[in-house]
Amino acid sequence: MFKKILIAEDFQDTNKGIANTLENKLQAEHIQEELYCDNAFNRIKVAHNDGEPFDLLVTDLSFQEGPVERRLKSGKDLIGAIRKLDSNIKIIVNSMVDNPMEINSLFKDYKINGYVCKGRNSLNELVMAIQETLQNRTYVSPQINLNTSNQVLELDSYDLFILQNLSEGLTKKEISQKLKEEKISPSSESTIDKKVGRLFDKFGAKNTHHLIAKLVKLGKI
Amino acid sequence: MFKKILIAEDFQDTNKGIANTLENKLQAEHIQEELYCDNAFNRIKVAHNDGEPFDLLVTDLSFQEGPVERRLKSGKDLIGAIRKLDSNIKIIVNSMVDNPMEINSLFKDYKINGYVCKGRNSLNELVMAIQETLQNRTYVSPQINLNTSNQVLELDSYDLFILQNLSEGLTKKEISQKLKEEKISPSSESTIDKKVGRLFDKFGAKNTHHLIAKLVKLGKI
DNA sequence: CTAAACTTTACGGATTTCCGTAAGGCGGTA
DNA sequence: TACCGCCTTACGGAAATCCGTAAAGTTTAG
Repeated sequence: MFKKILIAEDFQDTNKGIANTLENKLQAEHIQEELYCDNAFNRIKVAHNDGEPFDLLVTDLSFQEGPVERRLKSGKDLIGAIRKLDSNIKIIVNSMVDNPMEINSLFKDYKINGYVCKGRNSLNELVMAIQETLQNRTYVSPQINLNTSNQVLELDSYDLFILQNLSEGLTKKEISQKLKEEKISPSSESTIDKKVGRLFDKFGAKNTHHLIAKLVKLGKI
Repeated sequence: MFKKILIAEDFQDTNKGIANTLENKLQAEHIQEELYCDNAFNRIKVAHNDGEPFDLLVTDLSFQEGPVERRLKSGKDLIGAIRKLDSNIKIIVNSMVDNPMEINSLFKDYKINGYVCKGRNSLNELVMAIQETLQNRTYVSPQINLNTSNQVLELDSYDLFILQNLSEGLTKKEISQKLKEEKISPSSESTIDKKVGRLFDKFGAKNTHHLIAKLVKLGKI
């Protein structure tokens, strides 16, 4: 069994529920809980540098903003930072996201080892995911179908990146710049322009205001 | 202390976290967990009819849809059904909602006894809420300000008219036209422009995309 | 009543969005 | 191979946005 496990989850009740279950159902020796991404990262970094690294991270994706400005604001930020440091630590994501494209990208781009979709069986699934991970296999909640992502009204992670940044007030020029900085291709302003234009058709939106309002209401952003 | 407590919360990890904490920190004798509103209601109804009613319900507001069609789909549905049956049971809501208007209506229209906003301290708050409720007092998470906070960020019907039309893809010119047609004053494009600009300051938005995304997320549009 | 403060409106300029055209790249296929 | 369809990118023009200035109207306080 894993010796050192870290749980990153901002809701205290959820965090505690996971920690208790892992203590009871698995024989994990050392379980650490963190409510902020920055704290989680620091703890992993220190342990890594001390030669006593964590074996497993269980993390949420979405973290509420607190009163203080934080460097790592989401589970993705956290995982990205950790993977630069340590490619051995196993990572299981435990989140409400159920978009297959999004989850696929976590496995492909962030090298996570398991994905559990929060729900009425997610604690049991988490235990299963950990057992699979122990044997170097991956785990995905059964209700997620990574293959048949219903093309129709699905957004891939690239679309999501653009839309999220637009909804945070960035211009297409700024988003293009950001993509170049993060070495994500394609990155030209023109391509972003065209992509958004195609999303107008796809979702029946008149313009960007309309599109953002629709997608936020659908919970996609 | 309360003798019979029911927890209605669809996320297994969260549910378990709450149950464990109440067992450890309070001396509750009988804690029951339910993942579906319908099940929670039935259990409360049966206990009530048997003359051994529950003393306390801790419930979430939002419940994921499952494969089967359910009668009670939200915490509000559940509370509404329970209050028709039993006005004595104490109800504490534990949810991510942080809209003061929404929470106010839970106290006023649904006669709840406490409101805890999910977050990094919500388990501790829940324990406090239960202790307050025991003494027939109400509890609300300190970060929620039922009186003031929302005055500042309130939208009048004129603002709402503009924002709703913007979010439906109309331009300021078109909205100006529409106002003139409906004989609502002021109606000039310039005034609309200025009003929206002031809303940027009020809500800390960079531009209209940002503003619309924020307001839809706040449930104001 | 009057001065100060705010609102409505117009206008103009820099920037951005929206959309059409067009050139070049890349993969599939007959 | 040559052709087709799709994606990326550049460019340009019309329309829209964002924001500053300014004049005229309205409200508020003393």
